[in-house]
Amino acid sequence: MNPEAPESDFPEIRSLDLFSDMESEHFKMLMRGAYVQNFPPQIELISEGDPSDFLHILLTGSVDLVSQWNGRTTSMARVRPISTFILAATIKDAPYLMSAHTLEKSRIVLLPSQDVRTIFDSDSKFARSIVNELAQCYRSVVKNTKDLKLRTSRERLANYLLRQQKGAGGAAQFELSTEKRRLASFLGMTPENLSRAFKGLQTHGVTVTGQNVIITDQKRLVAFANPSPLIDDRSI
Amino acid sequence: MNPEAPESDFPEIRSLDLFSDMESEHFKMLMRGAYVQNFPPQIELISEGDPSDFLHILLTGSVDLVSQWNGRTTSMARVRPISTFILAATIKDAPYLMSAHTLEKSRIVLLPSQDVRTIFDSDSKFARSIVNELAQCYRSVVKNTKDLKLRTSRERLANYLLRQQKGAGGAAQFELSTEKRRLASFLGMTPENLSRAFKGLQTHGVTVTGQNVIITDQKRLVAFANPSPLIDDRSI
DNA sequence: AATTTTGATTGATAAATGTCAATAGGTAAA
DNA sequence: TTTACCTATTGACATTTATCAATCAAAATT
Repeated sequence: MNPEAPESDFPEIRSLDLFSDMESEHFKMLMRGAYVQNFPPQIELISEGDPSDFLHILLTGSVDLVSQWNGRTTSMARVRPISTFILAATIKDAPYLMSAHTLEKSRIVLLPSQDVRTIFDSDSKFARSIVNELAQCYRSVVKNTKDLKLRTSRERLANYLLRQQKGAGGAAQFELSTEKRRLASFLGMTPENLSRAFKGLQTHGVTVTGQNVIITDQKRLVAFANPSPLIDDRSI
Repeated sequence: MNPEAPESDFPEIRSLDLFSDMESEHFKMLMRGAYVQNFPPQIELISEGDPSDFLHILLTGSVDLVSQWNGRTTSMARVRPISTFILAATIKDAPYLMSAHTLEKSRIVLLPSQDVRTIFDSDSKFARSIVNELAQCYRSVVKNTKDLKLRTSRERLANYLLRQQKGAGGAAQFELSTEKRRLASFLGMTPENLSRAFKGLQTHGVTVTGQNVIITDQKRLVAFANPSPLIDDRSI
């Protein structure tokens, strides 16, 4: 690979599904306008309702996407490296529907939205990748809606734990990757109710102490949670 | 316009945002493989989990998209003419996340998913349209999630009525376009609870008799509903 | 180490929502 | 018309979830 090529400066980005197939020249153009910044924790990166000037790419750290209405707040999603966020707003040149703030020290690439739209129009490989990414995002939100509408809070927690377990390698013991109050908000319940949901899962094969989760009875938990690939398998 | 062109056979489809910009030759190819069918009411068009063989376009009638889990069912969306549905599954060649059934006699175009994907790859205008459509769909689902997580059932109903009113022209009186039990399911509540929510809105400027809705006090309803463009404006 | 702050948990209670059963009303079929 | 069926509504009650207040635990700060 040519060491002069800009992709050598951004190998993590170039290797993302979204950018891996596009033409080298176009990738260069995109990266010429890119800003890379380090943000401390608890920084408001973008605010709900603002115009979408940049496509964001999280390189390290983590970001919470939240929405507000009438003084209430809910966590909509957790972004983990390496992935983009707020792609749809960038594409549509429409206001952000969610706010984003860092949870830890985070390294983030900002790509001017206008550049993304321009290159999209002239690079069909890039266009294909954007469509795949958007379709994936859409299906994730649909699955989340099904989770919210079809399950009780305890069932949502049980299935969340099974998904986390899978993501952590499948062992019976793993750590929660999230503060409990944020997890509660993401799952659509209060922190108090999350505590009670954890207690309620004790009889279904789960023990939690602090961040530590132990699935003491996998079969029992699966029987209770009844996970479905059409809700819980985030890869299809 | 050339009367021989196949678009003359499908003017309603050609005029859809999704197809209006694509090359004539590609549109012809798409339509060559198209089936147009009339379905009676209450027909299951597609089932959750099935492979997505066709992109569907609703020409007349109406379609309900529902999802199930553990014996529970919820209405995810209502499709009205003229629009496509289940685009993301077609693009990703992934199983449907929702079932679809007709609510009334419906005329529906079926486009083989493989054709859509093939032409997508060779027509950048079509690709652009698909991206716009997907981004729109994504944002709609996000708004719906915000509605579900941030509002009580009564607040959801109040805002739904304001959106319906706007869609019906803005007059104080309009008809519900949906059976109440389906509306209840779509709004994420039981039919009983919907009845009570309607009653609860009487003191906030709404009177409902049968399908007939009268906003007796617009200001009062708006004050209670507190609609937000970032949830309720489905065009941005 | 002591203090302060923050998050988690618990108990008591309230509010929201769901379930069940009964009834009313309207529509469609016989 | 009569009957049958389906939907909507209502009341009583159960369950789920949220709220409030107090306490506890852990982490951060002084």
